[in-house]
Amino acid sequence: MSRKNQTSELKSRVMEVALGHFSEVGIERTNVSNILNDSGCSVGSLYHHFGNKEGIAEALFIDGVNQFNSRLLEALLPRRTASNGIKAIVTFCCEWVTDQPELAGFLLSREVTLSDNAKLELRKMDREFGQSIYDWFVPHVRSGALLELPTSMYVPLICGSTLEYSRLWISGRNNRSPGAVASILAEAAWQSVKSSP
Amino acid sequence: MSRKNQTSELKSRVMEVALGHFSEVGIERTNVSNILNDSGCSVGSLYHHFGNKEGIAEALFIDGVNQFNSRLLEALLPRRTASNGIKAIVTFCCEWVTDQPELAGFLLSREVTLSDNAKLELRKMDREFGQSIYDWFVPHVRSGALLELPTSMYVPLICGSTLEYSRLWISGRNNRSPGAVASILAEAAWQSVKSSP
DNA sequence: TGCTTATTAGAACATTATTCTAGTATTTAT
DNA sequence: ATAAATACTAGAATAATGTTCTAATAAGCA
Repeated sequence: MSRKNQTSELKSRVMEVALGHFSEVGIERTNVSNILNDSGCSVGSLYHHFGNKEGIAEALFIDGVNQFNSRLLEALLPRRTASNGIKAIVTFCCEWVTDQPELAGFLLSREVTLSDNAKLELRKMDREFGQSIYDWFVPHVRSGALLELPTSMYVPLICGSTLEYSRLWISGRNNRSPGAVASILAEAAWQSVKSSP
Repeated sequence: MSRKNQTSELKSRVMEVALGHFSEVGIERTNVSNILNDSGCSVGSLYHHFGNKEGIAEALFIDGVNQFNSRLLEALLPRRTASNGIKAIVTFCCEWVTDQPELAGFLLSREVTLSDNAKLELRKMDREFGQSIYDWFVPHVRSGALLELPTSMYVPLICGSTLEYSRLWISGRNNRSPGAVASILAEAAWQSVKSSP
């Protein structure tokens, strides 16, 4: 196997192992030595590739956001009506969280403290993503199907309930998965942003 | 001053100082030595009173939840209609977060890992609080004013948007405070749980 | 007044993340 | 094909920092 492949496999293995520990006991309480043992990586390699423990968390975070963003766009952009679009967003979130609760829990936990570099990269990703989302929304606000609100309120109104429910489910405090109650959450989100008749 | 007062004042000072650091850089990244310097507490006293760093966070957390719960009940229980009650909950949350962003940010961050003891105490508090809330809700669900939903969904549906918006505001990503957009959040929450005509 | 107990103090300790130096393999250039 | 440069691996040594421990102090109480 080529050096490149070997290396990227080692990095993936470290990230996979780290995610398991992070989502179980949090970043602070997972020991670097456990990650090293479970992944078969050496101290030197780990610090060479990731800089420090937070660096692993950062890599996981950026990967996760990337994956989430691109799949969400796939789910949203084909929708032609406001109602279908809003419900598609919520339903997608529910399924995504239900499918990968470890990664979702990690992203939702907000325990990652990003380096300046990571912040920049994330901001760049966010701008592109935000633009696509914005372009989908504008016509529906113009047409009067959606309420006209301060821009920063759409995400909380549409996704807030779902994210809060997901946090509770991930931490084991309710039985039904987000996927199982997606239709309720989707309808509620739609009711809260549709413009009243 | 009596020993008792001196001690409780020291504890408050430590907690106040710790909250400042915690809300600024998180629990992990605040150094015990900084808390010691800024509060004038000694290593021995700190560990005598709080057990460890997490113990300070735990005390802050329990205090915060207690304060939040009792004030929320004061705001909710006098309301006679479903619509007024739901809006009172959301409005109260918005004002509470806006009034004490440090404490709110700390509670919302979920970085505290509770000891078994603290978990028990919190569960007890939660049961009492939950019961009062439940008693207020039941008649409005019976009367058909509110949707009948799985119990675990009311909190996310009513507070999810507000909490998500609050997190964003606290982390500096939008200008208007929750207090300033409370009416929008309250109306949205009401739309999402009122039973459709 | 003397005894008990809660509290204070900070030096010593233990844990754990990170650095550093040296060595090895792989690619790239000549 | 060989040499030079680079990327990577290794783990012992180090540094940072949370926590324990022993002794001293002072408040409350009989």
